[in-house]
Amino acid sequence: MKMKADRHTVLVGGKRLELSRLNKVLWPEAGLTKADLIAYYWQIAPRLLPHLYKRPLTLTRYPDGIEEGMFYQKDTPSYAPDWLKTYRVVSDDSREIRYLLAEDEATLVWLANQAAIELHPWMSTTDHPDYPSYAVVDLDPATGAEFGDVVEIAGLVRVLLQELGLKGYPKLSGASGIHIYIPLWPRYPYRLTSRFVGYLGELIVKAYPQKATNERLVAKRDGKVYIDHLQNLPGKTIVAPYVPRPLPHAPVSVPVEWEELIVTGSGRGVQPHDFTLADIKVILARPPLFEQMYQAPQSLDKIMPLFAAGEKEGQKVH
DNA sequence: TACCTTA
DNA sequence: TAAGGTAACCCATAT
DNA sequence: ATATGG
Ligand SMILES: [Mn+2]
Ligand SMILES: [Mn+2]
Repeated sequence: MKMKADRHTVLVGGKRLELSRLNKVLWPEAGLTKADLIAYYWQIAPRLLPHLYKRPLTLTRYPDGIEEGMFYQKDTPSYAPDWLKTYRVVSDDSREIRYLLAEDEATLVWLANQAAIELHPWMSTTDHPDYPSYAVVDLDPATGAEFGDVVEIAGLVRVLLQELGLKGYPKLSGASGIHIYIPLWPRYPYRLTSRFVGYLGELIVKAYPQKATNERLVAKRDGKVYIDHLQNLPGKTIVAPYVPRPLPHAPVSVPVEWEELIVTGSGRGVQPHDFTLADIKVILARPPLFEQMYQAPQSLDKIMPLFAAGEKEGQKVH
């Protein structure tokens, strides 16, 4: 049976958008369609946009749903509407990429119609492209590790940060791990923020080698939680908060309170897939936990000597 | 998803 | 006309 | 040098 006029024209923020194949199923197991994705992005816009402002994007697109082929996209295609904001980067080999900037509802809706399920913003803004405005502690459970282990390691990260006079903001990755954002003044280059997180990782592995690991070789991670500091290097990105994942039940990466994660006594802490695309109302009803981040950038100046030994300008002298 | 290239 | 291809990175680290 | 992982 063929669905009739599976398309609609909508007006978003003064822009006319042609939406296509609205009934196409993107998450077969959950029965969620492109219409659902568009509705989600439209509604979540006020929560999401602050985290995308001035941040060039990498997209992951799934035009035939999460069980079919995907592709990454950085360069804005020529067929994109001319009102889209872009940021031009010319690499050494003079290749040019026009990165997309998503700074309004209309752009989000257009992206969703393109079946761009995931948005991965830079950790730096176009104001200071080489200086990230946050570092991320990316906690990835290896096979055999449980989410409780991830939470345990996250708790150690929290205490360690407190020890260093810093504050971190946790979110569910939406897959199986946790991302802890550490807002910074945009004055430390990527190399250094990566080194900083690597230092945190070393301390935690030293303190808890049973469950934390730095091993780059998957085989040596066994049932442990991998502290992936390399995720902070230039060109790497992490899925933005409030972005859905291309996994069976459309779980969403959602900021959480430390107290929701680390539950004392008999209660059950928040679980990795507690929020899905279908839970848009629940997600919107939660406080915007990450928004204060940008009002509270932090300094690494005092603790830099602990991990930046011989860093300086970064290059080898000879 | 949309476009381009090739048969 | 239709089928097939393309749409991104790359480097820190280990061996 | 080459492989690996994310
Ligand atoms: Mn991760
Ligand atoms: Mn990772």
